[in-house]
Parts: sequence; structure tokens; C-alpha cells
Amino acid sequence: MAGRQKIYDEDAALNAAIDVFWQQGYEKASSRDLQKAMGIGFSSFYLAYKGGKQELFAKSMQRFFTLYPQPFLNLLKTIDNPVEAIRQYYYVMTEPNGKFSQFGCYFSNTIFQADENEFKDAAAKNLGRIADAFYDALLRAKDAGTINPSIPTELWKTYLLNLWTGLNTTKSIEKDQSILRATIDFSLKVFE
Amino acid sequence: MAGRQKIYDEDAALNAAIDVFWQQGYEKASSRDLQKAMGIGFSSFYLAYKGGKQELFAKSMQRFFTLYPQPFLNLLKTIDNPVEAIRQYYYVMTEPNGKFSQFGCYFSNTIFQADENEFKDAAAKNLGRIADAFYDALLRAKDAGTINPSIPTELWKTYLLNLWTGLNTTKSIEKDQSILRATIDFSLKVFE
DNA sequence: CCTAAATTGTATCAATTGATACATAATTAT
DNA sequence: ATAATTATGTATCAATTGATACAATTTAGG
Repeated sequence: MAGRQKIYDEDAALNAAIDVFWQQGYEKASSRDLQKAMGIGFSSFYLAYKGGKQELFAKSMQRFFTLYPQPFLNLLKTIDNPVEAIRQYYYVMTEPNGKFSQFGCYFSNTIFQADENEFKDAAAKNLGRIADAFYDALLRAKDAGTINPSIPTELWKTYLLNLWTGLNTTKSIEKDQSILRATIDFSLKVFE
Repeated sequence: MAGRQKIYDEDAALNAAIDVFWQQGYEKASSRDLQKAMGIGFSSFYLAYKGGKQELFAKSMQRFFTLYPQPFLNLLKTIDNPVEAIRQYYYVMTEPNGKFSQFGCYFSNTIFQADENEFKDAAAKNLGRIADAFYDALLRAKDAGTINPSIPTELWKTYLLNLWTGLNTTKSIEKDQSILRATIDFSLKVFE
């Protein structure tokens, strides 16, 4: 393995790219924006990501899932009261200074903003994985008698997805944090 | 008033522009795409819309409201059972071959896709106008004893907005029309 | 008819886009 | 040391963007 050493940190660069895509979306994030944020030039960019912006975005979305939803989904497996945990997860969309309320949901944004159907499908699949994990945790709580849902089992995933994806837009219309949280609370009551 | 006569129909051209913006969003709809759909050239385009794409979009969004939500909001004022009417309105998002399910909600899309905050705010305001009309109709029905809502009055608008804006994304994840409709039905039960 | 006003068609502009070419620099194996 | 290999910096490409210039065309009023 001869050759010059990398002058930049690959992980740090990818994390920087995630934030650029998160803020601007796939189409609006230009390759120059990305390179600037990643602290690298054209040559290093296309050497590391031969597929260019497309390849970078695919890896970026993959790591986003690993960084943000995945730890929570793992936690959810060990928790007795999933409704309360899910509520806190949804609350992050209402925190005025958080990345989620400012940039929105990475996956929902992608479904809206990306041209390539490949990315839309991948984003939808990631949201589906989250809904699946929510479903599993709630089903365990129901079987254990911790919760007594009044909503039919077959609607759980879509109902929870719709609450989350809705918040992603609604937060731009309704700025009052307490109203948003009250709407989350009310919507989640059907699981208690 | 001397001068050459317009060779194209202004209303038809604006309607064509609406569909282009609806399908592609403000940023992705290029001025050439718009001109082609409108059946006019550069000169006529910038003569009719001196503000260019921005002015055309502003007028397009205005007319969209007049063409689609407005007639329904007028109808809502004359109706005894607003919940059933609102349900049907929400159902359009689940019709596989309809413009709404294919292109999504014009206003929600704009909030996600437009760069200019001016357009995001205008889109949010339009959604607010719809929510206001829903609120008024439901309040009348409650006062008349037609419905017996179990959701606090102060959450009505946000709850209804969230259901609608959520569907705009959720329909891309959950393709089963019957599940989508069942979710709408279940969510609207709190007003009955 | 003729002139001023309004509309249209074509060519073109500067800026930005994603991406590549190519020379230079640094590192390791032989 | 020298060759092979990897990384970097700069210049540049073709395509597309929103927008303008300008001449040609059509129409109404005098």
C-alpha cells in the first residue's frame, strides 16, 4: 500500500456532508458546497466517491440512520414504556433550536426533494424500518399488558408514520411548541 | 391601445404553468419547461411576467387556491355534516390516479421545495386558510349538536393540518389505498 | 397609408451545475 | 535511489440555469 497519506479525516468529512444534505437537500447541495464543508478539493472528492454526489448521498443517508434513529431503536428494545419513549422522540421535532426542527426529517425531505426514485425509495424504506421498530415495541408492551391501545393493530405503522411526517410540515405552519406537543400527546393517547 | 394581439390564451397558459409547478416544484420547474407548457417564447414570457419565474409562481399559487380549495371551502359553509365532507377531501390524496396523489399537495410541496421564504410563508398561509375554514365548519356543527368532538378545540387546526400534511408524505411510503383511508377514518373519529 | 404601440422569435449572456484532465506532491516497496 | 502508487490543487469542460437584446411582425389610431 504505497502512496501519499490522506490529509483529511474520512469520517469527519462524511459527517460534514450529512449536515449539508440535511440542510439543503440532495438537489440543492452542490458538489462545491459539499467539498467546502468536507474540507477537500475536487480531486479528493471524486477519488473518494467515484460515483460523485450520488454515491456520497447514498452513504450519507446510510450513516444518518446509523447516527440518529438506530441508537433510539436499540434503546426501544429494552424499554417497558415505549409510548413515553416515542413521545420524546417525536418531541425533538418541536425543539426550536434542534437540528430536527430546523432541518426537518432527513428521510421525509429526501422523499420530497430528490429527483432520483432510487433515493426516494431508500428514504421510504428507512422510515419503514423506524415504523417497524415502533410497531414491535408497542406490540410487546400490549402483550405485556403495559398499554391498552384503542387503535387497530393494522393501522399502527401508518398512523405513527403519518404523525411523524405530518409534524415535518406542520412545524413550519404552527410555530407554537406547546400546541405541537399537545397534538403529539393527544395523537399518542390511542396507544395508552 | 394599438399593437399586435396576443396569440395565446393567458388563462390557459397560467393553468399550464400551475401543472408544471405542481409536478416539479418551484426550483425544478425551469423557465424553459414553463414556456414550453404555456406554449409561448421567451419574449412573451418576460413581457407577461416581468418578475420572471418568481412572479409567475406567485400568481400560479394564488390561482391554485382559487381553482381547488376555494370551491370546497365555499361548499363547506352550506353543509350540515362537515366531517363527512372533510373525509372526502382527504380521500383525494389516496386516489391512485388523481393529481393530488400523484403530485401531492401544492402548498406542502412548496414549503419543502422552495428556496425563497416568501413562498414558504405564502404556502403556509394558504394551508392556514384551509384549516381555518375547517375549524369554522366544525365549530358550527358542534354548536348545532351535529357532532360531538372528543378533541380539545384549540388542537383542531393543528390536528387536521397534521393529518393532511402527513398524508402528503405517507402516501409515498404506504401505497395501500385502504390502509390510508382507514387511517383517515380513524383519525377523524375524534370529531364525531 | 403610416406611425406608434404591443407582441413575438432568435440569438445570446453570465453564472452555476456535476464532472474530468493533468500536473504536482508525498509515501512505500524493491 | 528509483519506480509504483496514492493523494491533492488548479484549470477547465459541456450542459443548464434565469434572464436580456434586438430585430421582425402585427395591429390600432391618425
